Amino acid sequence: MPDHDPTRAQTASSEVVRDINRRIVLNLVRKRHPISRADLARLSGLQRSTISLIIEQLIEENWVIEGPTGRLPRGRRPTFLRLNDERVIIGVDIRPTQTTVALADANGKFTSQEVIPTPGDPKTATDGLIEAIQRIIAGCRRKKIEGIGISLPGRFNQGAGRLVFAPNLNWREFDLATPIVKATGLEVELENAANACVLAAMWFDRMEECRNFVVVTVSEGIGTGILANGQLVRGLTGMAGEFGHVPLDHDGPECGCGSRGCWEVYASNRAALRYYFESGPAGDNLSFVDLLSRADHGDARAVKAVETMAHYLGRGMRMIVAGLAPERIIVVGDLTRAWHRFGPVIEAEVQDQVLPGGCAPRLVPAHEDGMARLRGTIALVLQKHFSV
Amino acid sequence: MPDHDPTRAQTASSEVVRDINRRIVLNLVRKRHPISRADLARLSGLQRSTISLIIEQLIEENWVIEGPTGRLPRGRRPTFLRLNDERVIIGVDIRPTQTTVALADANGKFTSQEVIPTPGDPKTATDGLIEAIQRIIAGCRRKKIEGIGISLPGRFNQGAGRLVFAPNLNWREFDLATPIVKATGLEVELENAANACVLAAMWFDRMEECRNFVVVTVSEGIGTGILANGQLVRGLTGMAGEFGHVPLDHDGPECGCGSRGCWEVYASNRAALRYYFESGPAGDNLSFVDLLSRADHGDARAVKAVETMAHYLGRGMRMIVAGLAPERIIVVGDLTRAWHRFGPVIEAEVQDQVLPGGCAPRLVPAHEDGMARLRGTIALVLQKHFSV
DNA sequence: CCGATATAGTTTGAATCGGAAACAATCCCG
DNA sequence: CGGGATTGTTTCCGATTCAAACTATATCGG
Repeated sequence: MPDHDPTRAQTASSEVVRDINRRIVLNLVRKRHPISRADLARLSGLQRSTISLIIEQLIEENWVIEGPTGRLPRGRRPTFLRLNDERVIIGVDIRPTQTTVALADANGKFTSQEVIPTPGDPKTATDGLIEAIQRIIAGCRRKKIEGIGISLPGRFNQGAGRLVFAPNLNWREFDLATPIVKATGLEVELENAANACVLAAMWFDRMEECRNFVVVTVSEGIGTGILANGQLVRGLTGMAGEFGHVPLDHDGPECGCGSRGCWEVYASNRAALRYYFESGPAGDNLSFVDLLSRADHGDARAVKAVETMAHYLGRGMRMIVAGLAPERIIVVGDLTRAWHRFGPVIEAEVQDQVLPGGCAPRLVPAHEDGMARLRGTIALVLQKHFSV
Repeated sequence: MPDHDPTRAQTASSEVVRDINRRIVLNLVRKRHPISRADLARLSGLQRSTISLIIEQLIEENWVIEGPTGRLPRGRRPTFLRLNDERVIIGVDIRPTQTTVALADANGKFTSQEVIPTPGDPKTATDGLIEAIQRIIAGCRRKKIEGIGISLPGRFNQGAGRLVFAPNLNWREFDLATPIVKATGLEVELENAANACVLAAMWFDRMEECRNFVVVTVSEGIGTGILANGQLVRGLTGMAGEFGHVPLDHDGPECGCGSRGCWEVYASNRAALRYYFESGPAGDNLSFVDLLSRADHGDARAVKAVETMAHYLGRGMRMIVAGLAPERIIVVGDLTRAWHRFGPVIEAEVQDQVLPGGCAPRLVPAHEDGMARLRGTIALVLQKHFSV
């Protein structure tokens, strides 16, 4: 007798059909609200009767609510539908120096926000984070909290929630999820910061028609998030996207990861500051944003440092262009504030090496950097219910 | 009125349910044949009644046939089912020097095969290929030919079937698919050679539980095929996987692609021969296989050349390991015949740079190289009907 | 004011499908 | 030759979508 295969293919039944269509309808409401049942039928291709049944179910489950009635040149007035903003999600963005905790509704609209410092010790950080989360929870009585999404500059075991690699955070292996689950009773989803940016772009930037793009986050280090065939590429251990730690020159300067000459050693914010310091005297405690403003005020050495960084950014992106042929590369980080300096240099470097028949990806700076990761954490929680 | 979105999400109905389950059952028959209806029910989790109905439909459609009855210690004898081998597929593997045309049944078993030279001119090559295909067609009367799958070392527009990049074939832009469709009336599917190897591994090497792996093909050049989340990554223009043309050293030797110092300049078969020639005198017309045998016969310079190639292979694979974190890397090419030389060197180079928390992929040499691509072309045609 | 027309949303009946359980067929063994 | 076990089929039910009829409600023209 053959063994009963636990990893058997997912068979389908009537309920699966409803689940698929329910998710499609729910997503349409999310993206096109306010919208009537009739429009949902037209957009989805489902019958009006089917839409009515699905909406009835979604209203019962408190996902959707009826709004005002619309006006038309003729005929019965449509009832507008929208997502119930009593369903909220807590988003957390952990960065090396500060952590943001925020509350958003299912539309991705933030209603409250708090910034706390990020201590160097993960235990202390977790305690402070839990307190901030509980302040947020206290602030939203009556609303239904769907879960907590957390973005951070590191990698961890999918499922377990144990941090395994966070060089720029300087945290050792640590279980971040369990204490928060215990303290709040809510579901917690962790995601790498670059991957969170991918989710944010997919969910809130009307990028659903673009199924192959890469997000490159540039700050202390360089992270990349990959969307291939409309799906986030996490790889076996959740470690996919570490292009920042591919060596461009094996004799180059040492990197925090233990290797030498990694891409991020040449093209991160830190790298630009290093170029600047190496080229002559500079004040203490200069930040990357300071460097950008010095470049804009005519400091030739600052301009040179920034352009060198841009040059290496483009050079590293060749890996991504050649290997993945994405439709777009979205650049996230403080450097987007000086895109007039970076854009042309990166673009030229990438264009230089497009293969015959290939086609250079559109290079897009992501503005409002801060929100990208945070909105990604909201998508992280929502996708369980919404993604088709 | 909102526009009717042509790219609307795929809604589901009862027929979709049947289609999904039909594909699951068809795949189980393919992978576990001979198999009884009762075992299919156990493996799939579907009811026996449902299996009976689906099998009835598959038998009517000539996909499945009943075979002999089995024996059990007790009870009614099961009727074994298997794929109908009257359904056949033509597979074509185009290589720089020779082209293989073969006929296989739905199980991937080849029943006839023919090897013809590959002319340098694409027009002549197509004519010769069509003749060979028609000889194969003539040889299989009564059988139903599902389509033609073609693997070649190059890239092309998905859909259109126009070659756009085939440096090692030295063919310019050329429409390969249309003449064959016109001559035979059969559907033609093109695929890059490395991607064909990915399909072969997925379909015929019991790799379906491994949803993230990369195939690296090493011959005149280096090609890579990427499977992420169980799906082939083709990228926007079908150009994904050209890691072979990422420069390791911008001042390195020129590459056929127009750039300098590409990975394949350092780690292809050609590269090993170059290392050998550069290190001293050598006979004319030495092939890579000759080089391997010289190494095995104690030629120290040959050993050195081979090890240098292996070293650079490993170095380039770091891009893949860091960027995609695959579970396995499957190596295809003549070098697998001397895996005792390559394996350890590549493995050491890759291990050297595994990030904390990461996990090095299993490095697997693919044997019977010739068949890998050819079997991939069969999968290429089958996946339309089989893939879930 | 009233009917024609148009649009939104609901109700109803048919068709498809999988699930559950009963049933029929077949085999081994004592 | 009957009991138990196993395979495969039949029958009925519930879930779902679809198609079309139906209801509700708006505008417009006379």
